[in-house]
Amino acid sequence: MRVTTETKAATRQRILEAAQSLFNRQGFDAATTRDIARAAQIAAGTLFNYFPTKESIAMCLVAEAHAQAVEHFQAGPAQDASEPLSLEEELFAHVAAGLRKLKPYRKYLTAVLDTSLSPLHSDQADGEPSLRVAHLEAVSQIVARHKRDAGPSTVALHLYWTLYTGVLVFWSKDASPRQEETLALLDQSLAMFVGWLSAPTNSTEPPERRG
Amino acid sequence: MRVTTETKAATRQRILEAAQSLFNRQGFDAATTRDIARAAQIAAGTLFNYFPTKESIAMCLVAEAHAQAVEHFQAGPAQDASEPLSLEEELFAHVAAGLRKLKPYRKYLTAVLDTSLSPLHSDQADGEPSLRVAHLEAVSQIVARHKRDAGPSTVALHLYWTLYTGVLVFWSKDASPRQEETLALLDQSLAMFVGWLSAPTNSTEPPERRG
DNA sequence: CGTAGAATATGAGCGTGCTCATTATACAAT
DNA sequence: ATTGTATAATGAGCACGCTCATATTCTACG
Repeated sequence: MRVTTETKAATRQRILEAAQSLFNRQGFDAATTRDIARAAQIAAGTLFNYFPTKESIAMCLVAEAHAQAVEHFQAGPAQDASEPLSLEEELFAHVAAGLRKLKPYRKYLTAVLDTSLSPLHSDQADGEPSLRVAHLEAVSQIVARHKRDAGPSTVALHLYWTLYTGVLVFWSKDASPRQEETLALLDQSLAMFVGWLSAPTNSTEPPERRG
Repeated sequence: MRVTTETKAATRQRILEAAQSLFNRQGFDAATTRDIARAAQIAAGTLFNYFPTKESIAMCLVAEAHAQAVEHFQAGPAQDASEPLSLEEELFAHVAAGLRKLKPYRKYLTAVLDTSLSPLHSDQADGEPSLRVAHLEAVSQIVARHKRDAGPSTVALHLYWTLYTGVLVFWSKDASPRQEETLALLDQSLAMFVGWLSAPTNSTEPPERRG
């Protein structure tokens, strides 16, 4: 049964590549599932044996790129550099690294943002951990390292995610030459978040329930 | 030609009422445009002579409710009360009033949030001003009254809108008894926003370009 | 080999939001 | 009344994402 398994993986990869190419060329909506199936050399229905929805294909592409970004970032600099970065600087570096990796998907990111990245979309139990969970975990670690306490509270993470998706939405339509307006917005968003975090009551989740 | 004009207005109203009823009973997705047309006693295609898309029907319902909220709020108290409210308190009162008016639409608000309320969706030139523009205008006035300067900057309004839609998304799924968790989140969001606004550089838009 | 059984591929078909050529209606001019 | 014209209503039909009964292929065992 090894042959078929390898075949399945190859087919899955062909679907992802076909989808990426078509999404980039014509956008998410204009690229039909029949188009993608034809480009991947499978029947229209077969596509849904590999992905439950059209949107899940895009989500998979984005999640893969994001996983790469996290990997690169954690192995990258700023870990024990000569002059340590501030919390705000480190968060900025983290998000900016993610944006660089997501750049090929920028144009059709909104298709995924609208639903899968919503803070209330259940993080599907199957498959790899969701992009949101992975991203928030990385942020939690960064904050905890700077605040020397338990991680940020649930509401803090919710506010962070709201601001982050706001940046992504803006980025997906940013027409400035090198998306510098997005970086400016990110700067302001993080300043807002870190400033609020430093307020006396909101810094961290209590390690254990009081009482 | 008066008769037909009145008929058209009546038909439009029947569509809105039918849609509201069906959206509430079965949700936005489950209520088909054919259902709505049948309930409004028109043919399936006729519905699209009155509204360009299914979503625009929901948007219209929400915008109407919001307009009522603004009207009630501006005629309400807190204008020149004995003890003046702080900026944060006034913004809280404004948003809370909006939530009260939007309560009947809470369950299917996400259908509208996903697209029409996005900060990058072009505010359609035809018809009434968009919900977003109307809301941000009210916020601008409140901020300007407190800051004694020009209104908040573009990026400030963008950040506000991001936080506001974050609250709406949370609210649409809030299962706590009286949606008190939403109010808590709103409280934190506004604290964050007002705190950032008070930072030296971000307070207001410069009245004129420097130089 | 042959064949049973599991895994996978297939494409006709469903219901959807939406379009558009056609039909029906309302009103003005004669 | 009759005709002409603008306007609105109609529903068959389109393309879409997605489903599912059927067909096909692969593997294991006698």
